[in-house]
Amino acid sequence: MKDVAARAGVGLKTVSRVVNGEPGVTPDTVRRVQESIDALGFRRNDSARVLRKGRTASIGLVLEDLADPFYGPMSRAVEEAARAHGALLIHGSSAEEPDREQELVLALCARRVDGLVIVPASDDHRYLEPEIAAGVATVFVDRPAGRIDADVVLSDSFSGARDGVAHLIAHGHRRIGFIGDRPRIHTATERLRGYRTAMAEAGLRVDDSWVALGSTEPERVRATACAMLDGAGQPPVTALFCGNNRVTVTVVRVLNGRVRPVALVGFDDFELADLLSPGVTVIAQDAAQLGRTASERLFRRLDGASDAPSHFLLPTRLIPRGSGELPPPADAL
Amino acid sequence: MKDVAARAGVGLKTVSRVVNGEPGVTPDTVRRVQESIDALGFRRNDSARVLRKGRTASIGLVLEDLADPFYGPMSRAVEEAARAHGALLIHGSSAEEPDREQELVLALCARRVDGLVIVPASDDHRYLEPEIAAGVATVFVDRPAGRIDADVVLSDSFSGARDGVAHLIAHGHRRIGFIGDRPRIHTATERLRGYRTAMAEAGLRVDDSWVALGSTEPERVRATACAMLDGAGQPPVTALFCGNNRVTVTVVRVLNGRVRPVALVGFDDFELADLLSPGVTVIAQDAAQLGRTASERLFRRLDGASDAPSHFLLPTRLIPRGSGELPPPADAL
DNA sequence: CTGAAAGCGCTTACAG
DNA sequence: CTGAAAGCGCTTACAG
Repeated sequence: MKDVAARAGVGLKTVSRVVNGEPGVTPDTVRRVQESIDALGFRRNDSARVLRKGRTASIGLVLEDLADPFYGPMSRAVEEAARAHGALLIHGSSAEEPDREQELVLALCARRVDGLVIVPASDDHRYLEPEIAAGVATVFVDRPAGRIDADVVLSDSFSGARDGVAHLIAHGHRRIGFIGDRPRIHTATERLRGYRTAMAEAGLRVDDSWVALGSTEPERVRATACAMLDGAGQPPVTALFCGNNRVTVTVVRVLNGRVRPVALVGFDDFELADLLSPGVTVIAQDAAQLGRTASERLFRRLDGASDAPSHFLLPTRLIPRGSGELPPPADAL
Repeated sequence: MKDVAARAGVGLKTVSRVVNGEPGVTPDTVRRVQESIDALGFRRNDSARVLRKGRTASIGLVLEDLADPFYGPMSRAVEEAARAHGALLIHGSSAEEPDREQELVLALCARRVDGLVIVPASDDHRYLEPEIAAGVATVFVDRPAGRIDADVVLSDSFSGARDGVAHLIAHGHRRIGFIGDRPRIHTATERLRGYRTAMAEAGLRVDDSWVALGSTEPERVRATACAMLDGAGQPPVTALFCGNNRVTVTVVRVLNGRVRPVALVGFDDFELADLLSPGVTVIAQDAAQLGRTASERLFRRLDGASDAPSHFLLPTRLIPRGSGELPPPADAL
């Protein structure tokens, strides 16, 4: 910038004015400065700008896994909001590890992002208190914040799961298995609670062997599903409820290799669910809406809103496609 | 930092040393400074650091659409590489619009990212020349750079498409349709070239109505596929080759609603392709490897490599699953 | 309409 | 082992 000013024979401030399109510069001066900028290949350094202005016009998005299709529409919604507000998006995965989440979030804070959208892997976010106090707008999405009071946007996991399990019960099932994500994850325990509530409301017993929380790795899900379907020494389950899309996809593969039909309802919709045979009945959540709601909240805070942290609960929707409407086999009743 | 130094009764430089874990500070001093940092809730401002050091330890990733599942594994691979090198990832979508690509890329350059990984939407990247000259390492992936010489990592679209179409021909098809992405997109025209080559090598004629490049929007793909399958006044095609995963998914939906079986091979693998009936035969490319190769190249440049721009061409793999092995109907020969 | 001075929060190069 | 000075490249607040 110094060089540009020297070459154009003007002051630093005038170059700054031209670069930022500020008014109050003679057209002729503008031309001279512009020529000088082009000749020298000048490119404004936003780091220096940030240092003076305070705001970086960037927000951080931390989620579990960039490649999980569930987060695709959510990321896009956050990106669109950022773009609409002239901000850039810094994106990172926690790989579901609390330490990695914290490391990433603090790195983003050191870069002075204006705000954060976090799908938490950790259950203790007290490490964020100084950052929030220092003005970093923070919104948690998909799962709640741990041990701090903050804005949160969730899908209604409990009601969704209860609806899904009630649907299976309405179609005649009495022995229903639940396969979900690790118990540390809030959505996993909420969906399990929905399952238990639906069963209790129907006056049905839940055998311990029908419930499995754990890693969503295909190997583990496959083994779990097979155990429930083969019913070690007792009557097997006639229906399965899956806690998220990763589990559902693996269970669909398992069922595909079996002759006896098993009813299935999965939490989360996924592409092509309608083209499988049977189509997979799901509890759909609106991932894009999750992202939109969170970003809206975030940018409202950046615009100065200082009301108490809010909690949004987005409804889910049951989409019947065939797999959830299969009756139990006649000999299983 | 000034406050921390004052409170601890030391100089600025000593605080800097403690914050960065540099050696040459008495344990006792370290303790005093650390206590001061904690008490004041000090958080280092990386913007200032960047301003002095020159490097930002961040890289930009620009692609078409954050929510497209094809880019998930690629993004993850780039993120892993960034993480391994202590860099953060700034992520943005071009929405396939050249202007938006340029705007985003230049914004990333103004933030002084150390490097860029770009899936280009534009076909003219001369706007990047000053940036590259100024030292921004740049690698293009999935599609080549336009009008500049730069590092490029591609899948072998031509050979992949030729293999796929030859596969259909080997299974008896003579009238094969090609539905691809917009002609502006390099992969679309390369795959079309593969199609034409395979047809020519088999001595087969290509009717103009069998080839359609254009938007991958479901409505347009659906209409195009129906026109080819109904053969306006002439014998219909007995097989379709789809130019990418978005097209394939829509065509699978179209075929699902028809009685007459039609053979299908799609470029790009996708989740659950094997569970459809019939399973969808695809030309798979390794999206994660695309990301890994590009990042490796990028970080090698950041480590000082200054050899001529290189061009990588990654092989594709035909995965037969049923849809590509369907013979033409007996009355169609 | 234009510019000189001070400062954002760090690090570099140097001296003690 | 420790620190004062200068500077990274901008913008702010002010004066002309």
